[in-house]
Amino acid sequence: MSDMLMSDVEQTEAEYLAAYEPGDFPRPSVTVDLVIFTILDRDLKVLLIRRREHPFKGALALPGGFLRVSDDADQGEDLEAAAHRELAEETGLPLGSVWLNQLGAFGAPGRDPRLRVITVAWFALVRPDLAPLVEAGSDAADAGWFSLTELAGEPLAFDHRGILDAAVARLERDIEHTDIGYELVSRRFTITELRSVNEVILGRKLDPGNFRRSFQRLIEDGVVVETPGERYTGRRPAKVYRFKGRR
Amino acid sequence: MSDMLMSDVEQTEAEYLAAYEPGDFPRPSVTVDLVIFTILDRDLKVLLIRRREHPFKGALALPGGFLRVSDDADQGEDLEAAAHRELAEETGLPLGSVWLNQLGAFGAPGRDPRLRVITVAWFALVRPDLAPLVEAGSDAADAGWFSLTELAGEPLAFDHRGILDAAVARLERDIEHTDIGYELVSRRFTITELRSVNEVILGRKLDPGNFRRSFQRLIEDGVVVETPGERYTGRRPAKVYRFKGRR
DNA sequence: ATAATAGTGTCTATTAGACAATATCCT
DNA sequence: AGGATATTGTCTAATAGACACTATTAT
Repeated sequence: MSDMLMSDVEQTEAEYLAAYEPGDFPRPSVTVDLVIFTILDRDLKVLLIRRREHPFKGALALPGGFLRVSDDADQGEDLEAAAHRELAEETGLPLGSVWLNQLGAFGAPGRDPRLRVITVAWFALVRPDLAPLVEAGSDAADAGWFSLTELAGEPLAFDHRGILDAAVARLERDIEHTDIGYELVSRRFTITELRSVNEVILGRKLDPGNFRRSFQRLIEDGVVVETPGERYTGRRPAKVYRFKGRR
Repeated sequence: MSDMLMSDVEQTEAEYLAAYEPGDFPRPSVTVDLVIFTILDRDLKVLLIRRREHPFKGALALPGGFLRVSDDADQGEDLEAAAHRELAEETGLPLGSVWLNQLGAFGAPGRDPRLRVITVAWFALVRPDLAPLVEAGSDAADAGWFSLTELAGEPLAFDHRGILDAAVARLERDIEHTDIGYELVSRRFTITELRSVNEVILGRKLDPGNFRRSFQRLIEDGVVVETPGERYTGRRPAKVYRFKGRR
C-alpha cells in the first residue's frame, strides 16, 4: 500500500530545486534602519535625517534603506552587510570603524503607509572623535546629531520613535552589563571620560572613587592597559588608558 | 529665488500616497521561525519538525511559516501575531498560554536555496505541564520534543542550527538575569522544581541552601507567594509557590 | 594660595558561594 | 529506624555604594 503511494515521482533535492518556481505570494519589502549613537558635549546624540520627500516629509527619521535582494543564485546582500553599507553611506566613516549590533525586527502593518515594510533595526556606536567627521561625510545633507533629551517629545517618521526608544533601553541595559562603554570613548581615554559616558547614559552621577576602583579591577584583569601620555584639561592631568583587543 | 524652486508641483502627503505606485524592485520573502523550549525529565527540549518535502527533506527543522502580507490597505498580519499564530498552529496550545519573545532576524543569502528569505526568529517557553499536550495537538504529525544534548552534533535544515544556538545562548544569559525561569515551571511549583530548571539550563548543580536563600528574597519582595497545598514526591513534601502576576 | 580634578581609605550593606548541620516526612 | 529531601546556619569572598580624605597640577 505505502509502496503505491511512494511510487509517484520521487525527486532528489537537486531536481526539486531545478524545477522550483516561486509562487506569486505577496512579499513585503525589507529595509535596514540604523540607530547611530554618539556622545558629544556630555550628551547622548543620535544621527537623524530630515526627510525631503513624502511620506513624513519634513519629519526626522532614522537613516536606513532597502535591503538589496535578487532572485538570482546569489540572492543579494547579507542583512548585516546591508547595515554596514548603509552605515558607511550615511556617516562616511570607514567600514569597521564603528561598532554595530542588531536590535531586532519591526514590522507592524501600516508602519509605512505606502507598502508593507519589515525593517531590521541595528544600533551603532560612534566614538566621539569620529563623530565630527560624520556630518561632513554624509550623503544626506540634512543629516545631523540630535540630542536625545531635546528630542524627547518630538515625533519621528514611521515607527522610528519606538525603534529609538528600544535602542535607548538596550543601551541603558548593556552599559551596565557589557563592555560597550568603550565604544563611546576615543581609543585613548581617561577614567573620567569613561565615567562620563556611563553617567550620560545612566542619567546619574557616579562616584569618582568607586568608579575608579571598579576600573582598577579591569586593569588587573588585563582588559585595559595604561598607555604613555597624559590628558591636559586645564587641571591636573589624568592618565590615559587603552582598551586591549581593539584595532 | 527659493520661491521659484518651490513653484513646481507641491503635493500633500495624501496626494502623494494616492498617486503612489510601488516600483517592482525585487523583494525577499519573510518568514517567522520558532524556537520552542520546554523542560521534560530534567532535560532541555526543543520542538522540531521532520521535513516531509524538499528542500532539506527528511531533516529536522524549526517550526515556522510565511508572514502573511498584502498590498491592500491593511497590509496583512503583524510580525508578533504571525509568531503567535504559528505557535498555536504548531503546538495546539491556546493563544497566550506560552511566553514568546523575539530573538532576531536572520537573513544570510542562500539560507533557503529556493529563494531569498529573511526570517524573524522567536523563542518561546512552554511550561512542562503543557508540553505533553503539544505532540497531540500539532498539525505536523512529525513534530516532537528533542533533547538538546542528543541534538548536539545533528545538522538541522536551513540555518536553523545557528538560530537554535543563538536561542540557547540567549536562554542561558536570561536565566540568570531575568524571571524567565518561571516560564519553565508549572503555575504552582516547589523551590526544588525551580532550582532544577536553573540547573538544567546552566548545566551545573546549584546549592539547595543557597538557592533557597535567594528565593527567600523573592518572597520578601512579593514576587512569589506561597500557596496552599503540598507536593508529594515520595519523600518529605515541599511547599508550593506561585508566581505573582501571572494569569 | 586656590580651585579643580585625580586618586586613596574606610565603612556598610548586599550577594554568591562553599559547606556543615538540623528538621521533617515517607517508607 | 533509615533515607531522602527540605530548611537553616555559618563563614568567606566579592561587589556596590556612601562618604571622607589626600595628592597633584594649572592658574
